[in-house]
Amino acid sequence: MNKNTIKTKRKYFPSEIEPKWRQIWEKEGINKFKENKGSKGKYYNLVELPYPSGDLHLGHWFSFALADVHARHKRMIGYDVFFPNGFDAFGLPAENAAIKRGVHPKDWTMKNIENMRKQFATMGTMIDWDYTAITCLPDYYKWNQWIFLKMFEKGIAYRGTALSNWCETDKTVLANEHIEGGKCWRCGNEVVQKEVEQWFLKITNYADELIWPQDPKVDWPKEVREGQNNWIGRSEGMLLDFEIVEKDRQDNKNKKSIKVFTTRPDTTDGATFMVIAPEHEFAAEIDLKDVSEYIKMSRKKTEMERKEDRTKSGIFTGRYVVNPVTDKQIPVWISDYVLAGYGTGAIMAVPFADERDREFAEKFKLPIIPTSFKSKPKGEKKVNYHLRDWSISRQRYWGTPVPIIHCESCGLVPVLEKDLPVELPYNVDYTPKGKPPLATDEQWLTAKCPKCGTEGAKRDAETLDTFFDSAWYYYRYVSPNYNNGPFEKSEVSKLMPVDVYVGGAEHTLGHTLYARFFTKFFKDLGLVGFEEFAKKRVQHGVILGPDGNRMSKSRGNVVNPDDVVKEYGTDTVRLYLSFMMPYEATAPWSTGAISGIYRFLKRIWEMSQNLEKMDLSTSDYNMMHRTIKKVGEDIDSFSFNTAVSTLMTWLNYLTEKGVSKQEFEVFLKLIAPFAPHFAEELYHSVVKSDNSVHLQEWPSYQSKYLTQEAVQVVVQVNGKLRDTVLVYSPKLKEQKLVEDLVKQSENVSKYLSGQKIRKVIYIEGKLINFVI
RNA sequence: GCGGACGUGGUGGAAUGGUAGACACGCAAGGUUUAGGACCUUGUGCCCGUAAGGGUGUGGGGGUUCAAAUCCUCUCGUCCGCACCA
Repeated sequence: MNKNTIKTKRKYFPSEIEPKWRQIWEKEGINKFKENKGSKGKYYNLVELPYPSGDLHLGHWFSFALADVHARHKRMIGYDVFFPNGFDAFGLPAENAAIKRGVHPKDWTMKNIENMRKQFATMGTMIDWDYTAITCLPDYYKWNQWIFLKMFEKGIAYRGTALSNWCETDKTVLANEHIEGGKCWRCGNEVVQKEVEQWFLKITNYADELIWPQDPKVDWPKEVREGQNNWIGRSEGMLLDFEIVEKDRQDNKNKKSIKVFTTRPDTTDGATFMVIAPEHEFAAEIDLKDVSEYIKMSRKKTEMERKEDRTKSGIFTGRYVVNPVTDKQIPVWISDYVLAGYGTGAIMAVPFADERDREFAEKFKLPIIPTSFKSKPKGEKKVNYHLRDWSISRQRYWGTPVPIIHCESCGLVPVLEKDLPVELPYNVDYTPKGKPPLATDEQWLTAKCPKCGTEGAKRDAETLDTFFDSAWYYYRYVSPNYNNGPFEKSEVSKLMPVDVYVGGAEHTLGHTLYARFFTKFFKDLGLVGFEEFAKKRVQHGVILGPDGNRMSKSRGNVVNPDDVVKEYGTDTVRLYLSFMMPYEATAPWSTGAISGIYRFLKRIWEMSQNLEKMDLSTSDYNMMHRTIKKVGEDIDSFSFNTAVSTLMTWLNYLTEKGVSKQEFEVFLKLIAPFAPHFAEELYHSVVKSDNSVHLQEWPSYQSKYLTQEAVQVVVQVNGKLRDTVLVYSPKLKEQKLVEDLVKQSENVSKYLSGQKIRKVIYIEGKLINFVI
């Protein structure tokens, strides 16, 4: 080869080929989902829908680009891959941006969606955007309201109260993360714990159904199943009555008792005192200054602070109850380590058997007496759950309006189905005003009662938790324009359940549990015919900033994928994300190793211009077929990093021995899911095909090429490696032959000479171990 | 506190009972006039040795096994979630 030919060679410039191919794919519609293309049926490839924060970040790339690798491989092996995407477009950030910058939440959100759609294009995925859902549009949230009303009708959605973080100034409930040092993040005033009336979903009705069986029919990670089961926290026990000893014993008519829930009724004889939560109704009856001060103090602590506080605090109420087993009077204490929201908010303390009770008894010098573990108190059997009903009320603007009208004479009246959606008004003052933003719009707020026709009834001014929106969006994807229900049943029965659901581990206890709950509710309505919405769940890790911390604007450690793409191209970034770490891992981003991937692509590019005419040897075929098998299996199991390293190993082999067109074509097909533009470009120039590489069949491997002619057998003496001996495969079946063969090795014989061999362990084709 | 996960070279990681460190980054030495992010060769856990080779080694202790990064047990450490962030 002379210098002239070198000069005419084309070099690899991602920026020249990537936009070109995306345009061609778009024009030819190769990523449009149409049924009955493949021979293996449908494959619903789902990724958690993104929040439109404004920019795609590396986390989105990690989710979507790698799920796309998986999807593309599925398509090549013959599935009709359904890969939609949408936006989880309601939520607080839009409202914050609006307050801070004076942009309307809707405008802010829709602009972000537009921008992110453009950024998504540069990722080179096969997402078909004809199937989508944007949760803040009336077309979508109409069905939120419809589902809510079905739940209301069935008693699943109800008004209740729960202890919540409450800001008295803004008249709003706050998330734990919106409390900074006990103060409201917006107004800076003190946050208190308060019983707040709000909408709930009775997810506890489904608690037993949501518990994962030992051996589930679907493939969800064990940590998710265990995590959810622990979260549901079913425990069987008893409700026991402890009679209150009245100060004035004459008043026996109104004898009252305090109920406790216990999982260990057999230890009741060891209960030497009772502890109730500061919010317990009995605590309010105590007219002691110290007690009311203690209650006031604990109202300032969040639930988390209470759980974390290791130095137990508490105060004696001055009152007693009767232990139903021993008949003895035991004192009643108040302490905030007892939570009002769990059980009955009161516990019988058995310091002999329970560590927390013991700490408390020791601190306050309360008696500790042994329990016989044989008590059989009278009481009602009761199953208690750690899982609480799901609070879905938000005193916010940017969400789905609750489709309920409060009528003075009829109470809570559902909006008629024909009047849905209850549209979110555009011009509303959403700055904090001490009432829900929607309540400031008198005209919107006032409505006619659908039941009695009274004018002047009020609409519910709260909006739904955005987790409500995201609990069922993947149903909407299958028929996004359907007008007669949340989704078209026939389409759902064709495409659901989801085949793989890719997302983050942070959704273990929230979103994925809610989605399962909705599916079970839909099943009860007769809308779907399956128990679980996703056959498989894959949870990926987090890419941290280069400094090892979570990426955040305030830390200034955000890596913008657009910049990396500009520098190296989409294909390099996709391959690097595949290669840098296992999909489940959490690790910092580092730019160092990315050049290795870029070099890898350049070497393949160079190789495409040096294809040789050659016959392939058996070991060439071994290498090729083993690579086909391993890469396919690894992509299927989301082990992208080892799939890429397998390709690198084959490339190293081919570089050394020279590459044929046949091998190279296979190589391109194997790398196509990772580097779609790159593979397409070379496929067209080398194979001279007009068809897309992405619509080609994935190469199949032949098992005859997976076994080699000769195998390295590891020889150990007493478990220590002494040599490896090459043995021809036909001989491997005969242990005696292998034994004799390896004994000839000098390295082995020097350890065996003069020794008595007590035992020989032979693992066919792998290892032989002499025990002496 | 409760629940879950994890701990392997200078770095990311591979190996799920059978050759620890694949693959890659980095580093070192050598080669090569080397502009489209250069490339090629060799080496690279640690210790002894010119080498052959030997010893040692997967947070730490103990155990099971012919054989342990992998299984069991104790211990130390790190990370994540805990209900209104999405």
